[in-house]
Amino acid sequence: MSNSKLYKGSLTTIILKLLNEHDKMYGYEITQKVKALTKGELKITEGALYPALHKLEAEGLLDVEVAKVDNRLRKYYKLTETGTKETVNKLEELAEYIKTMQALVNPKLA
Amino acid sequence: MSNSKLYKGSLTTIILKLLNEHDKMYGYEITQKVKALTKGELKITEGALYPALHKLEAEGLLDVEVAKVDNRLRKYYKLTETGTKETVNKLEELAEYIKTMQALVNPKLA
DNA sequence: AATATATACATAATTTTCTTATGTATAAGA
DNA sequence: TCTTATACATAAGAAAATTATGTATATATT
Repeated sequence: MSNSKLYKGSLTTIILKLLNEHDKMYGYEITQKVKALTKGELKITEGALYPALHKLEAEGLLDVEVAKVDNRLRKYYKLTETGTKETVNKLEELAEYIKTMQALVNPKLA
Repeated sequence: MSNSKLYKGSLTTIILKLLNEHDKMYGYEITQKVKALTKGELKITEGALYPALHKLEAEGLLDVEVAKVDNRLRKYYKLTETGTKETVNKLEELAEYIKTMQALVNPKLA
């Protein structure tokens, strides 16, 4: 992630959530999707994305399937069963984090 | 920060915001305040807090004042002028981050 | 009196997660 | 022809935590 001094640790959650919605995606597609959804505010860098995908795969949360489209390589990732469960956890964690930060930063609304 | 795999990078924002509200605080007090405000969900560790305070001081965002209470040392921190300005930035950044994450994670509401 | 817990600071080693830089390769557009 | 877009990858370094220690005083418990 770049261009936004973003809070580290959220990239995994973003990846899992997108795969939860789109069934299968490849890396480059994820970067474009994030850019589109955030109107260019958030740009995922390759240096962050690819290692993150490899790690999720190694942890058994993602499965890979290689394809060749227009003579170019694509690696399609999809959630495993474990990955789907972990997505729920990560999303809850994020919601919890946002609530906690709001309690700290805007105690009146908490 | 511990006990919540928290998104790195938010500790500074938390510190600045608390000092913005409470004028002056010492390290241990900050850990207790955060614990209280988040009902124990967020525990700031000393290994994260003290280096963060030292860094903010080195950057000129905080001033320190040493005091002795009950024969024990306390280091009171308070915002400098620059620190107050930076607090505004950090809070805006956090609000922006939360908005961005919601656009990604909960696109219907965005 | 002895021991554990709370208060209050600090740092070092390690890990996680990024950024930045670089590399390879094909396709499409100017 | 040259640049941009597509598509993967890794390595070096930085930032920000976690975990483990260490020092010291005060208070509460047994």
